[in-house]
Amino acid sequence: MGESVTGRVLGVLAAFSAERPELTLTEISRRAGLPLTTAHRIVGELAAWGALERQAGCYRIGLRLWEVGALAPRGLGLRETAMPFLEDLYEVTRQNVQLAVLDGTDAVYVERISGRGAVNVITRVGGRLPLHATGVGLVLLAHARPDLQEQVLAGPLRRYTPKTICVPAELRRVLAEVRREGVAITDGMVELIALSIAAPVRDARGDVVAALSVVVPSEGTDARAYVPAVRAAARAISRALGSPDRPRPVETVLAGDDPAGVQEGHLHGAGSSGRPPSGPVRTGRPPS
Amino acid sequence: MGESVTGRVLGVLAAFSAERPELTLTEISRRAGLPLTTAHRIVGELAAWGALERQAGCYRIGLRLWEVGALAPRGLGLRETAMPFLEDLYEVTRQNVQLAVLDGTDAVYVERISGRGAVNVITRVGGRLPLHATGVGLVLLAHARPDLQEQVLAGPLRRYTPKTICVPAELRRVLAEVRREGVAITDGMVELIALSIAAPVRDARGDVVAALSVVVPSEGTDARAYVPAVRAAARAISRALGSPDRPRPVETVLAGDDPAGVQEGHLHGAGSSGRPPSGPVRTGRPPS
DNA sequence: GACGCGGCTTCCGCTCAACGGAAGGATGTC
DNA sequence: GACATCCTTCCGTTGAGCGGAAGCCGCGTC
Repeated sequence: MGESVTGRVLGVLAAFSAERPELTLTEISRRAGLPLTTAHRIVGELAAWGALERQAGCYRIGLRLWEVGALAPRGLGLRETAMPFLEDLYEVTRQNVQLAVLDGTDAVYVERISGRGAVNVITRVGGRLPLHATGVGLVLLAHARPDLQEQVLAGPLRRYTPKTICVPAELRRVLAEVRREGVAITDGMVELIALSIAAPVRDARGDVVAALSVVVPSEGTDARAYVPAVRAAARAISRALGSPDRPRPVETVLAGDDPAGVQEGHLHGAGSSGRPPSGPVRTGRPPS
Repeated sequence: MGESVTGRVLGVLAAFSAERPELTLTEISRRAGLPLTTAHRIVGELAAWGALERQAGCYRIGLRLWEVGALAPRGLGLRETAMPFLEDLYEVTRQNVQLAVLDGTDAVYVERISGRGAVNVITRVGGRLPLHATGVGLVLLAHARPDLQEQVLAGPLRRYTPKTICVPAELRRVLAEVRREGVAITDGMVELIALSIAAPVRDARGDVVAALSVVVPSEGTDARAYVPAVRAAARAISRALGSPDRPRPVETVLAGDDPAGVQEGHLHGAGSSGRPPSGPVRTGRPPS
């Protein structure tokens, strides 16, 4: 992928990150692993088009690229529908309200409302955190395809705090509970001070496409008090997405009974393999 | 630009639009003006990387691209800072609250909060409207570089409603007023039912980098009542961006006396300096 | 004020990645 | 079964992209 021009272009874009949103040409060339001249040419074209912008010798992601990104149905599209309900939920709770979707083995935050009063949390719109460590992550994982669940259970489970779930067996138990309860309550798994109440959002086909959560201070909070509001908001968004009122029956339990290829077909097959039957299920960040 | 691979890649991305956020391969190839095979190859690479996603034979903008777009300082970056204040303003007014930045001769909407009660307006996050026709647009234009102002005054001024300002002389007068008052009140210029109150947002250097507006029903509203709140919110955001408390003295009046290169140095001669005389100051949508 | 340095830009001849026509599925429709 | 549409693979040709070299600019140093 580093070979084709397309790959190089994407490499240039990938050189930018939340920590380094502005880069000089030389930095870009280093980060993308491209000869300076090559980077120069590509960056020039990107800037001419508006995908990058230049200010004081530094390049940054351009508005035009942001506009295109805004067309992502799972990004702003979803956000657009969900916003009024998030707004309501925020108003009732006065706490951080978050909306996240699944990508690879991460939860990607699509929206966050946080008033001045709410706990400060590390998440950021456009940011990602692993599934096992967050409320929204657990909800997404609990309703994800079995093979993805297994992959996460097998993979390393990074510890953020003493409370992070890092034991596969425990995680498995919690996921079952989340499925049963229709809500995930997690305490201090990323940051000790924060507690989150999360619920699933379904699309017209009844599939879980996002998760909604409220993050509150863990100190002196009765989490259960938030459950109805979170659930209601999640249901409201689901309805707005065209979800049937009665969510489909408790779905695919963990492990085993995967109706082989129920959707997308080709599951395993990991690393590239030259793109024969299309790509394997994208897992985590692509090679870049 | 249609020649280089980079250009083709961008062409593929540009094929997507708010009206057509999902496209088949063939549609992409047609819209981008590429042979099917070429489109196939490029789209394949983009999808493998996550810039596009495939669902049921259709391609859509992928989450990964959305993530990268989220790094645009003028997009989500700005939004992130402004959000709490927009929130406040929304709470006080219960009306549409919008934040827009300048791009070419358009205002690009970076954020919009609209509760269920507010007037329905055509704007959309990530969408654009010409400067002369909107409240935020007038604010942005009033504080824009003189050459851009001239360009807009010279260019065709599209009429949306009978109230849209389409006469250069009148526009010039209004701009002066906006500069003087520090706020723009526009009634029914895009849609007859809506009235907007807009104010400028400044960055650390005191430059106007965005505009904030509240859109209310024109029927039975006293616009002036909203002015203080809008102004206060705009000032608050400016302050959060590091703007000096006392905004710089009334700036560059229209026309003429452009202190050639007062900031940035290279005003004319557009982009860098390489890329020969390049295009003149990017105007509206780039060639694509 | 000459020198060195780091970052940026231009030039240009070589080469291999990209191109795209053709042909072959897969699916759906009448 | 014939037709239409859309997608995918193959492969020989060629010019777009490559990247080393060299020059430019602004800056800090001696």
